[in-house]
Amino acid sequence: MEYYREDSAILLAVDCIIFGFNGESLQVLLIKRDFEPERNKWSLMGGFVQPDESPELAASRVLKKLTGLENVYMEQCSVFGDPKREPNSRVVSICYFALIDTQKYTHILSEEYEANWFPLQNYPTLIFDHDQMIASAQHRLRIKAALYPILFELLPEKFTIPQIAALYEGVYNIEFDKRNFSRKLLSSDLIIKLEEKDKENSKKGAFYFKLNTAIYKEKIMSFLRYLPSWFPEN
Amino acid sequence: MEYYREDSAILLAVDCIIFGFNGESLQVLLIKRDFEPERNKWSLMGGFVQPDESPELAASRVLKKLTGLENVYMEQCSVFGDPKREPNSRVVSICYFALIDTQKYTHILSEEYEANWFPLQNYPTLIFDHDQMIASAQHRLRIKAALYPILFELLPEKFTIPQIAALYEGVYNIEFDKRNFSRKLLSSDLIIKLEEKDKENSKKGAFYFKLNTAIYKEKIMSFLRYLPSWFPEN
DNA sequence: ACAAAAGTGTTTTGAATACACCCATGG
DNA sequence: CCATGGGTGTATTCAAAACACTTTTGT
Repeated sequence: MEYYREDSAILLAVDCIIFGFNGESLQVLLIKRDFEPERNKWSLMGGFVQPDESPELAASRVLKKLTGLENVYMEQCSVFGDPKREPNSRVVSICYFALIDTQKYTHILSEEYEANWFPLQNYPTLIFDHDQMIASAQHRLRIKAALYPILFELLPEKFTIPQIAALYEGVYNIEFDKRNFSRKLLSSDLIIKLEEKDKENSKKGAFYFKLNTAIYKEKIMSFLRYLPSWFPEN
Repeated sequence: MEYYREDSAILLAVDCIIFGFNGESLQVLLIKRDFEPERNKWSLMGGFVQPDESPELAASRVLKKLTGLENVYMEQCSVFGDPKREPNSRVVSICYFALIDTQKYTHILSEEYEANWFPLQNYPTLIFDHDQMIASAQHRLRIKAALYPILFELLPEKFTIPQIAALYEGVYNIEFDKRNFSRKLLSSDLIIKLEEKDKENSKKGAFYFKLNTAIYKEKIMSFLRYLPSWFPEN
């Protein structure tokens, strides 16, 4: 029972903007394409949506293929569909951004793909409109992270408050008052203090914390910002 | 020069969630489908993305076809792509929401399509996943309207403060303190007071205002909410 | 000792909220 | 003249921002 004419079928792809945090700056994971066109140029990891597969599933599959990771925080962002975005084919691409804890990314980077982390401030020229994709994902990340504590997805099990501060500073490219930041975070009940201290990065040492997953999951909470009571949740 | 195999090409559609405001409640414009499948059932207005056309252009085309309007505020929202979302075909649909001033919508509604405005609180059952589409667009509208004054797109040239208040109350389904709302709006410099009063809806009458388009366009401003200085703009 | 980062206490600022009260007018 | 919605003035609250100061420890 086909009702529609198939003559305007289009290739539909997903591209993954994979964000990571190395403790210092926000990074994005890029690959060197091993196929034509644009072979050997830097690009986002992507793939085609298969006939029996939802775009979300395609994005997860593509992410797993590169990183080996599953159950990763992913979010749909913009669709890029200009007819001329690829010179030789008509491909519409749905972008997803993923947030991963780089410590879980144990894949040998250059085994299958020549993949590499690059700082968001300074990554190589990418094929097609992939730079725009990153820019738009970054913008969305900023909006979302201001409303919800999703940046914790980028952190390992144990982390220190100065590390989170550095992460937020990296995402927004701004300097916070670390003292106020620390207090605000503590008062949110989102994090649980551990015994251990990180002595690597300072003389005094900063306490490690872990995420209070109950509060993290249950409460779709306002976080860094003041939100009026009528603001829509989730 | 074709590089990709075309065997996984997919039908790509756009669906338009068209919001309007009749002075009382937020409305959505729906059509009765005049083609199979699901002929004569209520649905969003949609169409297929053509090979030479971007999704944005397709959405504008579809909107114009129904309403006759161009240069309308539109925004991409979610993609719906579950393989089983349409029972008989594989169609991935990109949603757009549009905000239109219903007074400009002069098209004779039932001429080509049997179109009708329905209140968002109470519209008929729709085909496929169109209810989800509306819900997701509504959510996005709420978020966006809290950050930017986009709801003015729904208002005619001349409007009163009580009208805007009603609009915001409709969007968030909440009651504001009209006195504070009014003051906040005035202090934003977004609106310019006119001489004339609307005497229809109250004995005292409410002054008409017009949008200060310079401020509206130029300033991507925080509006109803307190926004920290580091919050990403636009 | 002292530099340097971690963290606490306290004050100031300003937006959001609450609400008393005046204004204009049609019935 | 009074009920009704429009609108102003003023007080309160509470989080954000600012910043003085203490704590810890490697060098």
